[in-house]
Amino acid sequence: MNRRNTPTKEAVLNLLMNSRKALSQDAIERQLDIEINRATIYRVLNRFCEDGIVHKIVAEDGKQYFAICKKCENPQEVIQPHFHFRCLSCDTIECLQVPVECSVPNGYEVQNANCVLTGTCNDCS
Amino acid sequence: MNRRNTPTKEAVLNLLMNSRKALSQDAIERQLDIEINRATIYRVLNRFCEDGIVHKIVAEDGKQYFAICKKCENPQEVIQPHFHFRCLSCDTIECLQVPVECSVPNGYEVQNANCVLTGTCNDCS
DNA sequence: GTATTATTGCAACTTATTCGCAATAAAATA
DNA sequence: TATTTTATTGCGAATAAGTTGCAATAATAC
Ligand SMILES: [Mn+2]
Ligand SMILES: [Mn+2]
Ligand SMILES: [Zn+2]
Ligand SMILES: [Zn+2]
Repeated sequence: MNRRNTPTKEAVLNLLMNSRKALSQDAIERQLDIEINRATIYRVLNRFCEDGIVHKIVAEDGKQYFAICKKCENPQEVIQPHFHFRCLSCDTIECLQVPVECSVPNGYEVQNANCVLTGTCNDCS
Repeated sequence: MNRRNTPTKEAVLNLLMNSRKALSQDAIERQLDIEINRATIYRVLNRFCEDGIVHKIVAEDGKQYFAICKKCENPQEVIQPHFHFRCLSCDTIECLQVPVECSVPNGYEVQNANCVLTGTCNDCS
């Protein structure tokens, strides 16, 4: 399935690239200048994920957040799982450059990790 | 607000205590012999959380899972955050006895952690 | 310029969780 | 034990996040 360039795709990608934070669908919709349908935003984001341009974080609020990480600059390279930090005060999520290291019991095989610390960020403390 | 003993409370607590895994609301409802309303199960679980008897894990499927951990035997003691493992094959979550250690940038304060590794468990690999 | 098909918008749907409210039943009190 | 108090429950409705079917639109290839 070949990908096409569209204003929507551009706009969402720009937002994510210029954001220091991971963004949720509604945050993206709010911050966009052009109006884009909710379902479309999700579809664009999921495509980015499939293509390895973006990664998805699920927070304890049950919502999905999307971020471009440093490593994503080079999509060839596999993004290694890292911690995320969610500030309860300003309700933003950011990638920490701390890799997740956790030894699992024998016979267990780790494929992915979703790790989110919560608390107060520097701006809010 | 004083807590009362009810068959519902007992049943749910028993299930959790005898389960090696963290359970979601629907898993609990399925496994119970007595019929308990969905909303009630959530309320019971949330009360357990408030009381420190149970802790909640949110997985990347966006669902809440509830577990009694070793440390919870002594509710006085604060449960230290630990990793969890979700098996994509048998769709269960269990507590790993691996504490979450992650250094955060200056000025950041960690209050809680929600860390879930995904993959295949020993039974399923 | 035309054909192909990826992308979009819309509305409807699903699934998880919560909430209001009246009925029920623990536990405290008389 | 009978009565009172109020925590707990069940029900239905509401909320919220995310997905899906479908027809219309518009990139891209030819
Ligand atoms: Mn990240
Ligand atoms: Mn646990
Ligand atoms: Zn903050
Ligand atoms: Zn398994």
